[in-house]
This record gives sequence, structure tokens and C-alpha cells, in this order.
Amino acid sequence: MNEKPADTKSSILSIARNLMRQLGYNAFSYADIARKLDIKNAAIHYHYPAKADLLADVMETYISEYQQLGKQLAAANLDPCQKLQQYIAKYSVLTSQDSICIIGSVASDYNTLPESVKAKVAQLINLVIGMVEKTLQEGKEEGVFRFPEPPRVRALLIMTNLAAGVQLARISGKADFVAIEKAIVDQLIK
Amino acid sequence: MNEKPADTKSSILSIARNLMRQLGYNAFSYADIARKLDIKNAAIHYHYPAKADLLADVMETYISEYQQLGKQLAAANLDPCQKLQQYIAKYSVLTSQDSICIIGSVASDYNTLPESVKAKVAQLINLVIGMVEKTLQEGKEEGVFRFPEPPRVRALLIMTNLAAGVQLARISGKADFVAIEKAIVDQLIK
DNA sequence: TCATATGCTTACTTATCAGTAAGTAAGCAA
DNA sequence: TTGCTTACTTACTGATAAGTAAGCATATGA
Repeated sequence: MNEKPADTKSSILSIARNLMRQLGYNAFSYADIARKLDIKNAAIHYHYPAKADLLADVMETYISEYQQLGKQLAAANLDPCQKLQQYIAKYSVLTSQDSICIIGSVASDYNTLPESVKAKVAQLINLVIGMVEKTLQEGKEEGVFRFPEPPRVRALLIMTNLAAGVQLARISGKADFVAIEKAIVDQLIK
Repeated sequence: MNEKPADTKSSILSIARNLMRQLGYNAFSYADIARKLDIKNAAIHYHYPAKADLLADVMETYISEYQQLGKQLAAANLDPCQKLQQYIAKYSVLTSQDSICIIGSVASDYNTLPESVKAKVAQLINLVIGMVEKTLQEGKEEGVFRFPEPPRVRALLIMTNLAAGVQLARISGKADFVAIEKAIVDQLIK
């Protein structure tokens, strides 16, 4: 049991997610995916007629993933600090995978993305900003967090630290990311 | 007077700089540059045989630009706050140019860069980290800045705020960047 | 004035890209 | 068993990528 169904379409999607974060939108091709799955290029076009369709689906998986994380965090009654740690943890794993976060990936390729995808990018970003903002707000009200800016601005500060932090970590090493990670929390609870 | 020499090689370099920040390494081609200068593709290969050579030269212009900024800031006896503002200003202009910073551009494309260029990327990043760190250190010693982390870590926090801030600004608008910019300074001098 | 170097253009190659058209094997549904 | 669908493969297309080789005009300098 626990066998991977190895459904082709979801395998394509999963590989595309990884390639997006490792190489970026303009640096991976259908051939890369086909090679890994040992299928033909055209098989991918069967599931995703255009590359824009594939990217749109990738974005949608991230949107629902973050929506799920939101509900999950709301259900489990974690304190705001633990919630933030869960969010930070998602970035921490990236540094071990030679990857950057999806938001950073699409943001730096933004001018080259198909128009149909740009809206989904904005949707994902607003979703994540909202989540972080809400957690910060909660923490402030409970007296766990202390910060002078509006929660949204502090959310932007933290998100930019993490997004560019993983980009930096690929070059200068994981230690820099760990230091950033620690400083984010220390700033909030001091 | 003040006529642009319109030297082809430096025009190529200048256009490549802009395309790198607007589109990224994998999304611009020699054809894009040739079109803008109304010359042929092969003319660019005459000056830069391989795309890696062009990118290497782009990186070197940024390295010497930041070295010059460093000397300039050291010569003019500005206070640390003004020095930091000058650095931040370099990012602020990017938001009006549909561009991200060169460091963010090469960082997110890092896995796809030619090996010969990766070293120069690291060199540029270390140079900028060092500059910001030094300014923060000065400010702390003079009592202008107040922050608990080691100066290098605070430099990383500020740089990541700015690098990802301009990436974000392309999507969610300049206002978010302005808020980040303000928060960076407020955090330091409060 | 002849030779050589510079800065291109013309004309190409090879490789890869996204995408398509046609065909097929296997399965399911009536 | 017939007809239709799913999930592909084979075999392309046209466009574009980086890169090259050879030629040619202009300027420079001996």
C-alpha cells in the first residue's frame, strides 16, 4: 500500500512546480518534463495544450495549498507564534532543495508571464499577504508580538525577508537564511 | 556637446543591463538587442562571442558601479542615514522602470547561469552586503541607528526587503514598496 | 599607396522551443 | 460488436535560440 498512483497529469504538475522554483518559467521546457517521466513531449500537450495552461494550474495548486494552510492554522488552535513558524518553515525547506519560493519565481519572471497567468499571481500574493497579516494582527492583540507598523506592512517586511532570503541562500549559503529567519522572530517578540 | 558617442559595444551593454532587470537572463536574446540598435545579430557576437561573455561584462559594470558608490560615499562626508538613503534610492528608481534589481534578477536565475558568471554574482553580492553592513556599523557607533542584530544580519534584512520589495512592486504596485522603504528607516532610527 | 585592423553584414548552421496533426492501443459503455 | 473516449506516440511545423564563417566597407598607419 501507499503506492504512488503515478497519474501522469499530476506527475507533470508536480515536476513543473519543482522546475518553476529551481529554474524559473523561461528556463524549463516540456522536454525537461517529458524526459523525467519517460514520455513524449506531445503527451504533455495532451494534458496541458499550452505552457500557459500548465503554469496556470501550477499557480492554482499553490493557491489552494495556501488556502488549506489557512484553514488548517485556523482550526488547530496554535498561538500566533507557532502559526508564523509554520509559515517560515515552508521557506526553510526550500533552502535544502536548491529552490526559491514560487512567489519569488513568478515575481522575477513577471514581465514574461502569459497575461492569463498574471491575475493568478496577484491572487496568490494577496492570499499570502492576508494570511501573514492576520497572524501578525492576532499576535499583536494577544500581546505576543510587538511591532510599530500596520500589520500589512510588517507582513510585507517579513515576506520580502523570506522570499529574497531563499534567493540569497542559493548563492551565499544556508547560514544567511537561518540568520534572517531568527532575526524575523526576534524582532517580533522582543 | 554632450552628444552620446553611441559606441556600439557600450550600447549593447546598456541595453543588456536593462533587459536583464526587466526580463531576466533567459528571457532576452541577442535579437532583442539587435532590434533596438538596428544592427544585425552577428554584430553582437562580434563584441560578445557568447551570451555568457555579455552577462559577465554586465556583472562587472555593476561591481565597479558599486565600488565607485562605496568610494563616493566614503569621500563625501555624509552621515550614515544619508548613505543608507542613497542606497535605498537606487532601488526606488527601479520601481518606475518596470525593473527589478540586478541582484534579484541573477539570484532567481542562478541555477541557469553559466558557471563562469556565478562567481561574479557572488562577488557583487558580497560587495553590496559589505557596503550596507559598514554603513549600519557606522550608524550604530555614532548612535544614529539602533538595532540588536549583528550589522551583517541587519544588512541582510534590509537588502532582502529591498530586493523582494521591487519584485513585489511590479505586481502589487509602488505603494507597497514605499511602505517598505519607510519602515526600513523607521526601524533603524526609532 | 598598399596593407592591415576594425566593425560590421550576409548568409548560414545546429539546436531547441512551443505547438499540431494524425494515428493507435486499450478500455469502457450500450 | 460497435462506437466512443482516454492517453498516449510518431512525425511533423514554424519560430527562434545561440553561434559561426566569410566577405566587405571604412579608417588608420607604414
